Amino acid sequence: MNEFSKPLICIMGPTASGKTALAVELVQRFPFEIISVDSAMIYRDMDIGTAKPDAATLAMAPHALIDFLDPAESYSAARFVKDAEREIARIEAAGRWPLLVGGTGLYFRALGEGLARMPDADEEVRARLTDWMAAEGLAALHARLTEVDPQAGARIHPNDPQRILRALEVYELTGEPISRIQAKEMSEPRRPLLKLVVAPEDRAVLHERIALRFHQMMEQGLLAEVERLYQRADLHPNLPSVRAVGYRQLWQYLSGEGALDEAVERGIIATRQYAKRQFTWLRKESSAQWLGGEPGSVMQNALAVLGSAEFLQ
RNA sequence: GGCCAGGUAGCUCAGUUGGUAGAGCAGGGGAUUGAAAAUCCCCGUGUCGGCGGUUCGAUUCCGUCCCUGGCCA
Repeated sequence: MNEFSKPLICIMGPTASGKTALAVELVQRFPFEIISVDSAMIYRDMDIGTAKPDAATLAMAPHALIDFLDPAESYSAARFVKDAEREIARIEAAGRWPLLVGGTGLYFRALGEGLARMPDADEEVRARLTDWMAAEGLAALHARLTEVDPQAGARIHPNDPQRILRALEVYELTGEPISRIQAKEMSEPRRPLLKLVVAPEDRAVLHERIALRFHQMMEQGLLAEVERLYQRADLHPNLPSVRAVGYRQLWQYLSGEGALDEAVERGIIATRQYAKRQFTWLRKESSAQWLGGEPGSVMQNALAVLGSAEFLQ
């Protein structure tokens, strides 16, 4: 088996399922090094609410791709793929094994299957399109999209501003319909992913853990963490960082919307809904191995799978 | 104990001038190609508090009982 067909080990799962605990255990037993696959842990100054591992855990099991971006910045699936590939190369050059751990479905897919070659988000174009939307309404943008790219117009729902904006942005930047760009073959060879899923079998169990963990985060000072972001003049509710689960709801509370306990409740609800969306991604992973969600058996199941993996020989 | 207001979906409530009912939220399912912890789509039968009565027909009208809240004793 050559370097390029060697599978990358991935630990996937919904929020609050125990992915990190498993990863840290695996690091003790194998020469793994963790790469985070998480669109919120990338941010600095967002530790408690993103459930970032604490300092002691990180000392024992360092995580790449966390804590490196300012909350004022936006990230992307494409940047993730580049960053992850860089980290994978670095770890393998050192004779160690990358372990990809996280819950961001799009990032795993982008890494495993690649992305079509398209331009990055462009602030200027995006601002212009947003102004246009504010002036003439979303329907006008969707109509325009259908005109320049009937396929994308049919595929993207008229109520989905994010995708309509992106499709028009790509069209403006390249003069080419996004549907045609996406249809092109992605020529770059991809590394196969060996996917292990950590998830409680019973949704109610996960819901309990989500509520418990959110209250723990509040005890650990989540409100103060959000308040520090809130004080910054350069952050606002439209930023991906501020829209993150928990942060958005507490930000609303700080802006005077409702009581604190209501914000906490909405934060818990948002976390549950996020977990549900994560399940939708995970169920589609046909080749994934499900390890269950019991702390005791997850590790044994993981060892059983890894023990039989050819690359370990 | 008396008076008043309520008891309708998991929750908050609409509604039916008598023909067995529908919103928001919650919840479930799905989509997902440079914002993805984002953005968006689909899914609503429930003894209409219990029991009687009137009626062809009662969740709706009447009686009674139970429960909740408020006021008065």
